[in-house]
Parts: sequence; structure tokens; C-alpha cells
Amino acid sequence: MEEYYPILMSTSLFRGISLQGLEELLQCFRPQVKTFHKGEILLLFGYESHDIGIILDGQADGIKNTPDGAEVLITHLGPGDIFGDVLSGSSLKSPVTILARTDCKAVFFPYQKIIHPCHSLHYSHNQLMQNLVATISEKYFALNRRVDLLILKTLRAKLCTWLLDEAARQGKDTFSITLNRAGLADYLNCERSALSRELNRMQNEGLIELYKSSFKLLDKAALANQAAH
Amino acid sequence: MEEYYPILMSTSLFRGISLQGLEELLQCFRPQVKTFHKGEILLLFGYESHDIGIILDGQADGIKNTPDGAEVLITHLGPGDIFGDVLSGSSLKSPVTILARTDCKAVFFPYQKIIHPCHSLHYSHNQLMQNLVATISEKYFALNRRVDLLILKTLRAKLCTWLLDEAARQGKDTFSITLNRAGLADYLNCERSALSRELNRMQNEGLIELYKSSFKLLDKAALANQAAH
DNA sequence: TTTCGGTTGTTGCTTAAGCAACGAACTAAG
DNA sequence: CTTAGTTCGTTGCTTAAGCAACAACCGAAA
Repeated sequence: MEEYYPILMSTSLFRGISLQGLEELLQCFRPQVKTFHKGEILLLFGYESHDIGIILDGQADGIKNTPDGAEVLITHLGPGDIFGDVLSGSSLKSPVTILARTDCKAVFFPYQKIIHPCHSLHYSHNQLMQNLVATISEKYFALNRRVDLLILKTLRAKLCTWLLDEAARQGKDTFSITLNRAGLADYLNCERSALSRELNRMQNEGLIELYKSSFKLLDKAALANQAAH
Repeated sequence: MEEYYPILMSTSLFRGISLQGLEELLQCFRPQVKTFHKGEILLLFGYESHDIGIILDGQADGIKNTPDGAEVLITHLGPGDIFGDVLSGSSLKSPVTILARTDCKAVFFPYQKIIHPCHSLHYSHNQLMQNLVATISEKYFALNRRVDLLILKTLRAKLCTWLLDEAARQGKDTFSITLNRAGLADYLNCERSALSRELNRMQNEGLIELYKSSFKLLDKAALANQAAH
């Protein structure tokens, strides 16, 4: 287990918790580490779950089935990524299935133990609870930002908003992203071809400069203006 | 304060907490009750907040300013509605302004006191923490359902999905809603005229039956089929 | 009763962007 | 080097739905 401490400590759930604190918590929670073969299911659509999972090794996908049976990719999870956190706190059924894309390993923390402070009142336990709320809250806001994009009427507005947002997040006007074109099109909910078309138009108009997955904002005022409509 | 106990106890935050438990918690938290005149601000866009607010009396609106300065209505809050809960848990700035639409009264609970169990380890305090996480999680899932609608490509698909979803939520195939047409159009992110047009088409095709704000699903199989594309 | 604000339905016109198909560039494996 | 898989750009065609404008309806207030 020790080999995974760095991964755990890098997650938002254990942010700010010392190594000693982590060990106390593991002592207390006794989380289960499970190994999955490629194609096995970590969390099944339509079921409740009361465990918070963290991927330790390998890759997993969050997928959803459309009414006509097709599979839609929702998220991609790697080491350090957390799943089941929002679900555990609610009494709802999982909206997604988490599927092992490669052989992988995950650790499961029982939600009830996390949310109930134990007698010893570890300082780190309290930090963990705050982190849990913060983790869920941040997921909410991330989703909220996406909704703000999705409700914009034109692709141009979506792109302007997204570019400004991303620049603000990264703290610079020249930045690159990990998403590829198809991924960005998915996120913005548009056609990949339309995305290419619009990005080129914007480059021609002198609003931005493109190079592969790098973006440079040339005229933020105009971008802000066009983000509105 | 006693007069507002029923409102507090009806909220998701105090769900399952006894009157005695509520009084203990109030004793412990000493939340502030504030009165606002119409037009005053309960929570300002762009600022952090570390209080969880509950409307006790009157009406307030959650609004957002678009880049070009226009005001967009996000939510409408009445007695028993909670705000600032997701925000408090994060270290982010508020994405909305909460504005008193009428004279109103709200109570503010300090987040830090809620998230830190105190020495006395009230049973109800623990319930409250669970409720807080549940409240935030449910807001997340509500948003998630909306995203699922927004990413559908056609209005027909959005409507089919929404109708099936709403019927499932209300547990019957004939139901009515509180939203008016404009509100529903906003939620689905489409034009009100297009919404009317499409609903009528669907009625003509024998998929549904309409009467004002009542909907009757006639052919759920066809609806499910068309929800996909 | 009349009037008025608010909510719906309706309908042409216009357009942003979906769709489909193909070609170019790049990478990795054989 | 060859081949095969992936990603990205490009471009006509087509259409869903946005936009604007008006008419019908309804309930509340005057």
C-alpha cells in the first residue's frame, strides 16, 4: 500500500494532510484495494454506492448508455482520480458505469466511516471531511461552467467564452490543452468540423493564433465582446 | 426565531433532525438572521462566502451578468431554499449574485462551525454534515441531468428525454409542471416558439397529449426511441 | 365591463451549424 | 520503407431551429 501514498496525497481528497495523518486515516478506515482486469466493472450504472473510489493504477472510463443502446464516453480516469464521491453522499443511483479500460487497481473508502467522526477526533479526519465537501463542490462548479458554455447560442460565443475562461484558469494568454479537437468538440457539444471551421475563421479575423493544441489570444476585448452573442 | 423552525426543518439540510436536535444546533452555531430590503444583495458575484444561507421569508433571485452587461436569471429562491452551500465548501468566488426580489429575511450558518464537529459531538451535528454533503450532491445531479438534456442535438430528442425523465420523477405518465413555456424553453435552452412548434408536432403525431401545463405520455416506446436521436 | 399585462400559439424568413465525405499530415509498428 | 491507424482540416449540401412579429387567450385590476 505504501507505494500508493504519493498518489493518495496528491488527490484533492487528501490535500493538506500529512503523511502521519494519512496513515492514521488508513488505520481507521481500512479501505479495500481491489484489482480489476480490463473490461471489468468498478461501478455499475443504476446502483447505489457508498464507497469513494480512487484509481491507483491503470485507466478506467466513465460511460453511459443512450436509450438506443450506444455507449457514450463521459470521463476518463487515471491514477489519483476520484469516483463515486458525489454518488456516495446522495441516495441516488449511479448515472454512469465505470469500466476498466486496462487492468487497474483502485482503493475504496467507506463513505460512512468518512462522514462519521470517530472518537479519536483526528485533526486530519476533519481536514478530510472538508476536502470531501470541497471536492464535490468543485465538481459542481466544473459542471456549472460547462452549462454556462452549453447554453450559449452560437459556436463563436462558446469558443470565445471558453478561450477566455481557459486563459484565466491557466493564468496566461498563450496556453495549450490536453484535449484534442474531437474532445474539445465533445465538451463544447459541437461538430469537430464546425469547430475547425470556426477556429480558422477566428484566426483569419486576427482574434487568436493557433498551433496544434496551443492557443494564443490576440484580442481579448473582441473575444469578450463576441462571447456575449 | 421559533416561528421559522418549521421552515428550517423542511429543508434538505435539516432533514431527519428532531426539534431538540435543531435547538442544540442553533445553540451551537448561533446563526445570524438578517433582513434585506427589496433590491439589496444577499450574496455578491465574484466574492467568496463561508456562510450557508437559508431564505426564511420573502423572495430572492439568483442572477448573473453576461459579458455585455445584461442580467440573466438563474434561480428563484423562496422560503426554505438554500444558497451558498456549494460555494462555502469550495474556495472559489461566487458565480452568481443573490438579490432580494421582495423584502426578505435569511439566516446564515457559518460553514466552519458546521464542518467542524464540536466537543459535545451531537448526533444531530453529524446528521447535518451528512445532509450538507447530500444537499450538494443532489444539486450536482440536478445539474448533471440538465447537461444530459443540453447535449442532445435536436429539440425533439430533448423533449422526449425530458418528458420521460419528468414522468419517471413524478411516477406517473400524466403530470403537470410548475414551469411555464418560457421557463421550460430556458431550461431546455431553446426558443419558446420552437418549443411550441415541436410540442404541437408531437401531439399531432400521437406521442403526447397537451393541456396547458399538463402532459400525458401516449407512446413511451416511441418517445424513448426518439430520445436517442 | 373594459383594459391591460402576461402567457401562449403561429408562421414566414434566414442562417448557423450538422452531416458526410475526402485528403493531408503525423505516428507507430512491421 | 511500407502500411495502417489517428488526428486534423476542408468543403458542399441540407436542415433544424433561431428570430421577429402578430394574434388569441386569460385573469386581475380598475
